[in-house]
Amino acid sequence: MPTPTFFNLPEAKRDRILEVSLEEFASNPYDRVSVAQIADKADIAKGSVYQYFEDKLDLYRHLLELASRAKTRYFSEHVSLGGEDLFEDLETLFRAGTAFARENPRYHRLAYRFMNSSVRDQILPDLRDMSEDFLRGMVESAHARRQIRSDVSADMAVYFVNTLLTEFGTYVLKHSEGNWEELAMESTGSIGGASWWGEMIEELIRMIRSGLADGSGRDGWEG
Amino acid sequence: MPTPTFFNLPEAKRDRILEVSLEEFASNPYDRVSVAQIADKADIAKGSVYQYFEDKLDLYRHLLELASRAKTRYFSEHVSLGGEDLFEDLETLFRAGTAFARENPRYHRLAYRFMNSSVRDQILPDLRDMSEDFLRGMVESAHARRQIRSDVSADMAVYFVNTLLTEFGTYVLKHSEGNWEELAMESTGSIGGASWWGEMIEELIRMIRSGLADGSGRDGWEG
DNA sequence: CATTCACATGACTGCATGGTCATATAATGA
DNA sequence: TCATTATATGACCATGCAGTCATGTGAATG
Repeated sequence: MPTPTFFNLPEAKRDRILEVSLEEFASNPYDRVSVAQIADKADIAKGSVYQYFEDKLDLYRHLLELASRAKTRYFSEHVSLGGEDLFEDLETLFRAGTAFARENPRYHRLAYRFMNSSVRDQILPDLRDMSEDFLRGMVESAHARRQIRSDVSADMAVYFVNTLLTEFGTYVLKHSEGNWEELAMESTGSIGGASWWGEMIEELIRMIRSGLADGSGRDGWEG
Repeated sequence: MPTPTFFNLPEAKRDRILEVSLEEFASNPYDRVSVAQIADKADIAKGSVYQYFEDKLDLYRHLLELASRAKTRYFSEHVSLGGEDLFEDLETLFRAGTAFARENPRYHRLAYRFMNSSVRDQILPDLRDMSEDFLRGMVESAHARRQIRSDVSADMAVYFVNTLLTEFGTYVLKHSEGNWEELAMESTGSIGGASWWGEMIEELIRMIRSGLADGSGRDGWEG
């Protein structure tokens, strides 16, 4: 946790430090991020960083905390799951996740890097993946509702959805090199409406739906 | 490239050095691997490493080269694609890829780490993904043969398959913690026969098939 | 034996890093 | 005005790193 001193800072300065740090940790692996460089770019002395945070890891953790909070907030504001149709809910999640990644590319890259970071287990000692647990719940209850084909185990179904979901935000980011920032601004409002990646999500969901749906029922296609 | 001196070494010593290096680079991100530590574990002087390799990157590159060669060899020996049925060919690729990862877990982890490594572009300046290009070819020709649904773009279809393929080897590795080595030995022979992950591949292929197949034809289910 | 060549070695250099701390500066309040 | 408290600072430290090199060793060659 940051020190009280950090929170006493004038907002502008605090934001500057966070901005610079975020940019740095989002663009480089943990080991390649230098505290000295952050201090430099934020126009403060290196010693000051240690007046605000216990150490480098503490700063990193705080950024992750902010990212997590932002995403939670975003989802709680934009997402409400029906809980009846798995594929509808998945689509909602995909759209929200992708929109968040587009509107907060640095947060997204930060979190993405974290997943394979060298300090992952120092920060998240229990290495369970929360989003995976969540998806598992959805999939299993859908399985009980016979919305999922029975010739596929829950494990594989979860792997299937989770993998596609996790990588998709990054895929979108990679395929819109450079012009994130402006595009991010332009696409706010309706989530994943008419943008080019909105169409991609539709296609992806189509594939997931046919791939996962119970073939015996009428669930293979759009209702 | 390693120096001539390295190739003049007694085989045992050479192998020891490679083994230790491989273990190190497969288990840690590039920046966390220490040449001093490698030398230590391999029972040679640090200076010697630099008599065998130009620098740390050179050693790393050589390991990747060996991994690539091993995988190429493995595929050329175990894989022959019909080129007629996309899904059959995909299943063959999945099985071979997974089997390779199981029999050469360190090579697999090395390659996996490399994909997001901080020195990726120093080693592979053109950042094209060869396996993705290959898949793209398969998918596009299958598209031409109408084996793939027309309401999904080639890009998304490739993303769909490539993502699931790329992550699967790692998924299998993660879910067999600890006892790789013995299991690897036990499962050689027929590729992905009766092992627990053979079943998983079947399920995965089932999902991919239904997800990707052209719904208008008779291609949605096993032939 | 003497010379030459291939290889082995670890002390050493230079550098960057994370982190500390004595000191300086500014703000607060009596 | 003076004393106290909060904050800012950069020189400094210990550590670890990649990479170098003068010296040593030992085998082969004449």
